[in-house]
Amino acid sequence: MSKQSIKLTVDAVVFGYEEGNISVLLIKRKYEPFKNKWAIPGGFVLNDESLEEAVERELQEETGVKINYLEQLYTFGEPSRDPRGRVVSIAYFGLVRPNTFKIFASTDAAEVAWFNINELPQLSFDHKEILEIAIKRLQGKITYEPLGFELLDKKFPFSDLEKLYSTLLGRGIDRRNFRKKIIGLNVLDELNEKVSKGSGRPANLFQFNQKRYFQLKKEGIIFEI
Amino acid sequence: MSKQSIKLTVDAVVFGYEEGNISVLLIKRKYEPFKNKWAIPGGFVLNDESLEEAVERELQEETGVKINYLEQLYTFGEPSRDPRGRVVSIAYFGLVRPNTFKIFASTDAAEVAWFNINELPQLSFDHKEILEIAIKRLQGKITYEPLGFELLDKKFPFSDLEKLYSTLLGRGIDRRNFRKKIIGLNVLDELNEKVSKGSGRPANLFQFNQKRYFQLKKEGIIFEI
DNA sequence: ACAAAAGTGTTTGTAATACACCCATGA
DNA sequence: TCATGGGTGTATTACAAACACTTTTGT
Repeated sequence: MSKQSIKLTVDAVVFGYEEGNISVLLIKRKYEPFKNKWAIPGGFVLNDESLEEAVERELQEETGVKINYLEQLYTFGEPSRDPRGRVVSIAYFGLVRPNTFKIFASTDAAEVAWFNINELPQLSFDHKEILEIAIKRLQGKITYEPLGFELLDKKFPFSDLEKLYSTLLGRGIDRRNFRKKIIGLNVLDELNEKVSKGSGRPANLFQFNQKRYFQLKKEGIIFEI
Repeated sequence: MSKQSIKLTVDAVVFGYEEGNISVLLIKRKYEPFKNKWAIPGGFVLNDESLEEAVERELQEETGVKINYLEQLYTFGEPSRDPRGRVVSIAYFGLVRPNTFKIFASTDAAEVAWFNINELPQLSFDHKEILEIAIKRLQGKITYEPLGFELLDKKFPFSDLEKLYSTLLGRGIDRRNFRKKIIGLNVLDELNEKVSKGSGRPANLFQFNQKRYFQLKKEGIIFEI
């Protein structure tokens, strides 16, 4: 039996949401293979760090992003997925508020950018497949968990949440029913602040009630929109 | 930067169901570490095989089981999870009909056995945690997919399905409502055969309509019992 | 005839859906 | 005053839940 020589990487599909757009964080690779092609950020796991630590480190190094929600997505291990040899990659799935920090490219990345998930460039390795699975997971999650906390600003008008959902689901939703349901979940605290978006009636601001929010998540609420 | 030296294994949590009991396939380890302790079957991934091939090979080698349903569960990568050094394990989740083959121990396994999931022995490594996650997944899956096909005989009386669900969910279910719902899904074909279990009225046999079954799974039906 | 499991409908409550107008502000 | 987005209630429908007796067989 030949000695095992498999390399391990982690990759992170990071979604952000801003003004009606869902975007994904990608880097342009500085080195071969796939030099100057876009890819999901990630890299080799060090011997003494956990997988999560590896993802967070790579993200920070390559893009400047500090993630606040991270979960494991899937492990990709087809022998031919990397031209350098056998590389198994554990893919993660993350959510961030893009406007809370500046992205910058460094180490292995020549460039970093947010891409709208409907306007993706060609991707390296099997990253297209990874991204597709991540998008499905995102859409799946949002139908049985009240996501949003991780993607929206601390305080937000209700219409932001509404837009987030209808963007994510790719279809219109009934505003009245949606509001009824969310309010009924008791996860939002209504604030006594208003914000105006140029024209139209100013909107009341809301924020997530964290205690209730994480409790609901733990209970694994089912939540049909 | 030191060279990466991480080993990769796969582990398989295999569930079987027979006569009102859900059991898990375990092996007794023949070698150190954890010699003579029970563990989830699994082993090192070879350089040129896919992860799924590795799982199926290890299962076959160690236990004689040929699996007919397999999905990836989670990847465990804590640096300290294996005393031999850094070992990352990709855990799989499988379902079989225990009575369709004979289990036998070989290669790394000194013994193989089915354990009722309520009477588990002490386990090696972090296998207890892996098993707990697998059990949760099994319970989760059954509430949104019509599982059963993978665990029951080809032809079965309706009460078998009923018992499977109530065992898996750990609570009684309303027979009438359950039957209504399942029949309404149209996944079962009723046969013109009866089977008698010693005493009581003989039961009609059913079988899964595979086309409809896999179609429903793909649609990701939600299915509250 | 009785024990044991199979088979079968109806009612009630609850949650999802469909649907349209008024309100508050800035230009 | 008009354009723009914010905010709200009711009626209908569909599905989940609760509930108990009859049927068919073996002993």
